[in-house]
Amino acid sequence: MFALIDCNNFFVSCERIFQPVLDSKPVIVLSNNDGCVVSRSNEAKRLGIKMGQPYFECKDLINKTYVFSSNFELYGDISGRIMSIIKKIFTDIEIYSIDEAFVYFKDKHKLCLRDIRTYIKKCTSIPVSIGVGQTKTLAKLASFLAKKTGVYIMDQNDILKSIDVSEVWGIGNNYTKFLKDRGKTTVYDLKISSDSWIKRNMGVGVLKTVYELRGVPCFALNKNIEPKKGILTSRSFKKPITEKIELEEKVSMFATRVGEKLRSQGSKASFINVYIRTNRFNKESYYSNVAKIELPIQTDYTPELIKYAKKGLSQIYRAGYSYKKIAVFVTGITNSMQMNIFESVRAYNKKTQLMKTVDKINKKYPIFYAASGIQPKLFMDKLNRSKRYTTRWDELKCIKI
DNA sequence: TCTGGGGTCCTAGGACCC
DNA sequence: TCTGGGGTCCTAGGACCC
Repeated sequence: MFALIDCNNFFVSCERIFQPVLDSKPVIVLSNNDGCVVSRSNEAKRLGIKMGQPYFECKDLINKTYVFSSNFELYGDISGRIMSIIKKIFTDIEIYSIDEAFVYFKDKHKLCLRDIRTYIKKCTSIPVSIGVGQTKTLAKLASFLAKKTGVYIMDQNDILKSIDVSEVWGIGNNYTKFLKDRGKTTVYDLKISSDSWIKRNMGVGVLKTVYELRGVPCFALNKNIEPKKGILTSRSFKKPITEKIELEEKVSMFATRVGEKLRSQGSKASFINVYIRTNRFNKESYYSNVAKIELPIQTDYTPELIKYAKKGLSQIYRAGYSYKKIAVFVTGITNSMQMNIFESVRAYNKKTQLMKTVDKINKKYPIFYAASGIQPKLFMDKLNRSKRYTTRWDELKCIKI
């Protein structure tokens, strides 16, 4: 059997650990720049606040003291604690996202799932739901039903007739609309559709999903963390950027971050891409473009990444626009490398050593490339970020006695 | 006024081959 | 008044996920 262990309203639940006053209040957590809603307590959901909704649209619905900027350092740390508890209980585990893990087990665990739930709550104060099914897709569906009951074991067919098809893992907005337009509104309707029709209209991915709904496993448990196939750093800016020099600084910053991510998984990249765009909600005078540059040799060397990222930027930069978003991403990622015949092994080793040293220093004292500007900072709105209680000595929770 | 960030996989269609 | 058949590889873009 598969089970999905899923943290309820995860970011909000993390905020509640250290501020119990938030319990039973409508609470939301916002994305970068305090732009969109990314987590909601049940009470906030009841107020009609939607996932992904722009904050300015719903700010009148909710008391400001219950609105938080995202605090990923905290959420990541709490997530790690939960995952390590799950790892102690199950050997077959796939960490699927910051707040979800799939596990695989034989029947004997079935009875103590409620205890596991209680145990995680006791250790971390985070409420979780556990859904169980014969396949990952069924477990995921069960975890949706478990939001009410805590634990749900998917063992009967009838229930599928009462669940909206959009709840299926792998059926998003577009497919939901497509299916509903054709009278298929419930999970059951999808499950009994013909294989050829599904494959023709929605491809082999959805066909696998439907097999899973029928109890035929098509998605295996991924126990290993695979190296990323693409690495991306991007930001939107509250205040748009018009000057090329400022764009160059940001692009250099992002290329630097991409380099760090590459090295941390021991990879090198073959291509570097730079993407810029203006405000996507302003249809007039909209401009977006992406430059793709093949690197002379695969690399993880930051100065090289910065050089070509800037080159990419000049290919697509058009004066006169106000840019809202920049992304730098690398593709063609490998773990082996073709040596450059024009570069000596000694020079190569020197670069590798330099990057190692830079990464090491950066862990203690942030240093940066001059290309990123004199004071490389992303000015982002994080007006109400809580303290990083579990990862910073100077932000520990204090109690007055 | 104000609209996130970071990923994966699949497919259609073009280029190219014999 | 007329231009084959069968295949591979690559890429852009679209779908999805949290």
